[in-house]
Amino acid sequence: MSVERYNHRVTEPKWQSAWDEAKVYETSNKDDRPGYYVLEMFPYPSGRIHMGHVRNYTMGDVVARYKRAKGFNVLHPMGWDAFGMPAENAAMKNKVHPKEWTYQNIATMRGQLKTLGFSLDWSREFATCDVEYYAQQQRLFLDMLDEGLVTRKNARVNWDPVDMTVLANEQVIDGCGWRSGAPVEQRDLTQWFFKITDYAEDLLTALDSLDRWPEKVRTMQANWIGKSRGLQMSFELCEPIGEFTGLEIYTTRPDTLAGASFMAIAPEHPLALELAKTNEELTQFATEVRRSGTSEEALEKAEKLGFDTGLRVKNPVREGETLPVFVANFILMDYGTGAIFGCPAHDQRDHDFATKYNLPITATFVPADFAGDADEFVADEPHVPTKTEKVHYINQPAGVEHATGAEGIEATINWAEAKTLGKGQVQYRLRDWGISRQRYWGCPIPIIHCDSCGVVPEARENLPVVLPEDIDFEKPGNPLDHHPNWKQTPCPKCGDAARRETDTMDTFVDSSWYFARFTAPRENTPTDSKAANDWLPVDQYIGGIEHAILHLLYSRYFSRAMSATGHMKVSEPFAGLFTQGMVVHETYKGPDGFMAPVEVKVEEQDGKRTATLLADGSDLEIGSIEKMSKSKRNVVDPDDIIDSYGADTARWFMLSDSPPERDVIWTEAGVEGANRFVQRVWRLIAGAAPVLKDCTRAVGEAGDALTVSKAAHKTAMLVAEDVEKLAFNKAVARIYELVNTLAKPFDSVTNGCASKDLQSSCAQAADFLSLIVSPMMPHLAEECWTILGNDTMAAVEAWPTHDAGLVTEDTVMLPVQVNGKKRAELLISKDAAKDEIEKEALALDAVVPYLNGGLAKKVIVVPNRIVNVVV
RNA sequence: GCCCUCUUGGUGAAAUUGGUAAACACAGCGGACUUAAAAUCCGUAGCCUUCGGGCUUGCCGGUUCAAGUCCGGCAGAGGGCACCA
Repeated sequence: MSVERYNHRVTEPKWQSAWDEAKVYETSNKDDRPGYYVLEMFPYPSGRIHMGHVRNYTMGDVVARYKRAKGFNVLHPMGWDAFGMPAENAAMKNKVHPKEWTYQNIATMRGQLKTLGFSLDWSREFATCDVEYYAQQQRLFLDMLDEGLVTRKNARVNWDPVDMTVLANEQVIDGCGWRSGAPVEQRDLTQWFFKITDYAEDLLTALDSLDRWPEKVRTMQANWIGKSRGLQMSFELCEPIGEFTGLEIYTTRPDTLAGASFMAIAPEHPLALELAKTNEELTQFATEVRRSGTSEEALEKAEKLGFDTGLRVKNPVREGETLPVFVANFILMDYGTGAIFGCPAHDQRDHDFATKYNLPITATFVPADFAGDADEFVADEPHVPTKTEKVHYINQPAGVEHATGAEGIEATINWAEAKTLGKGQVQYRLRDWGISRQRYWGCPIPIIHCDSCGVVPEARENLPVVLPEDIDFEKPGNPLDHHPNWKQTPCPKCGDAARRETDTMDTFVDSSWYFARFTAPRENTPTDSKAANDWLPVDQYIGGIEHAILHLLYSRYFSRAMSATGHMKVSEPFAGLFTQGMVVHETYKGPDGFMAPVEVKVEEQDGKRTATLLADGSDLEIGSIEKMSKSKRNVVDPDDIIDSYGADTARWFMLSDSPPERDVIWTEAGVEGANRFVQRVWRLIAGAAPVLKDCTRAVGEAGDALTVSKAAHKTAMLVAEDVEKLAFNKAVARIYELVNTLAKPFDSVTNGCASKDLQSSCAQAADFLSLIVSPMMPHLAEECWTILGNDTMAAVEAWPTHDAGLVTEDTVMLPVQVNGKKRAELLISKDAAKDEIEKEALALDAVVPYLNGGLAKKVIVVPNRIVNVVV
């Protein structure tokens, strides 16, 4: 009897509507079951879903469906990170309104997500560009302002003088604006900042509590925060310049202080600016440095340049000596104090600089194993000290004695503190988060500038500050700024005519709290704090590693800020984090550049793969395997795959083979293999279903029936364990094993030659199998579940409970090694005593010859594992 | 330059965390069914071998009864950060 092929084109839409109608994925905040919040990073509505989304959301969906089956009230929402530059670019290029473009894309992508059968609660959907969402974000901003979490200060931006607009770093190409091609200028603008640096220490130390985060992400965040301890001290100027009597520096290596041979300050350092007022050459030098500073390549290749100011400072270590002060291109104003002392003996960069400008090189220590007279040690190459290295210090100020770098650092700090030259200081690399963007398509900052009252927050009753829709992208500059009347508004304080802030917020703000909003998305305040506290932290967050730093750090900061402003009481937003690998595909290159996989035919002969162009049969080069991207044209459209093979096949392929944290290579053969398995499961169950649907479900008593039951129960247990660990590829392998085991017994059921015992064990196994594959292939699972005679939906069924007695064996096959090499196997009762195992192992035919009639020197018995006989 | 990760058959990988290396799949090869093909099913498969065995997890060394797994060194690949003091 043959079974009709499984037709995904009919089955998948059928079950999608059935789930929708029964609202099986809508989650209530009032539910007695324990809650479980699984979230995947929400997409930017760029136009179409790509394979990376499919992988990300499939993993999340498996977890959501599995947890639902395990009795949790699962929250699994979806939304749109919908503000951002691409919408404005599309507006300028295609003359389409950013709002229209965005909502159109959302509609397309929502439709695509629905065809994948994800168990999402669409009733909670929102886009960050919805007025209802950004209205609450404006409220949050004002609350944070009240709480002292927001500040306003100057920051430098890339300015396009032709388009009269601020450019993001990615819009600056070779130092020129991407549209106008005009050389980019640097401008200082007053901007809004969240004072994330106030939380630097907390954000750093709390990383230790995130034990379900990848180590890699925690390390990256720790490095980004960049805590260091060093010495901040002042070098006295020989002659004061205006108000400047000394030069404040910061160093993490105070133990090299004695080797200082010059001072260097940033071109933007106040002292440099002061000097530049009367020094044309210095002004020119600073301009020059700034110009070459725009392009990254130029920066990397730029050699160390300095400008000797002629000023000198007193050397605090050796009285009477002085050091020259340079303005140098490699000193950053943003870090530390914008000034350093240079120690060429122990720093590569300082060494390069000193060599170029003929400055003295004084070692402050020699390697501990240096044999000669320490004073004769010549530092040809800078020796960069490590903190644990044992060294002989030389040329040190009196009283500073130590054996290792770490001790040297503390000793020098103590010395400097005692002489009141400076003090020990902790520095963070982390900078405050500038959120002002001079763009239209973002959340307006609810601030008003009044000529008499200054900077005034918009009154809460006047919120939301809504983006105007009648805007003009033809004129250069920010549309909000040149809108005819939008910015005109009365001052909330004095009522006089005033102007709105025309800057909008960084889109990272939108994504820093959306996970909290999902817990009560229609609330008239940013959160319903009870709902937020009940659901948060997110139990499992899944997304790409590219968000390891900014998005995740900002979200962690926002949770703290929202706790401080009373919107919730959760400081860490994501208890579990998983970063999945990319979807990659090989590339095909012809004379006209890259070719898309759909245009290419790949053949294999004698292990050699060749690619030809379908259109004309011309030869193509099979290139490297790369992340799917438009530029490499190696993109496979999920829609095409769903159409040809179905969503279940795409989902199954995404979960098979590659561990989820690693990149997965998309191959035609792999997809076909996945589809074969879909069909195989269908044939297995549909073939036997006419017999099985009316059978009682029972555990087999003996023989094949018992084997079937054992396999089904064991798989239910093991797949559960694997899914808990997000080891989807292992779960998939176990399901293959189960299906392999079931093949023959199901054949005999189908052919009508199975015993009653076998029939009922197969009936139960078929139920089990349907429910086990349900998180991964939900449509196929429903269809199987139904034809097996069940009248519920698999999507709401509990995970099959395994019988503990069936998953453990009475006997074990122990490998028996002699001197670490396997020589035999021993079948023995599971709880056999150690000495019994030893006795039986030594009596084995394959072991006896190695004993040469004598005794074993030693026998290691590890119960249920191995026996090793040492002779 | 600093920090992190990875390296197992032709390929993607697995290995109960120190206990039988290569489960499962893809590609391959042989066969069955078919006029033929597709689909399906069965079998086979790390390398060498004098058929007794021997060797094998990037390379070298160490610890251990036992190492893919732990330690030290080296090489290669990938990622993050950075003129960051």
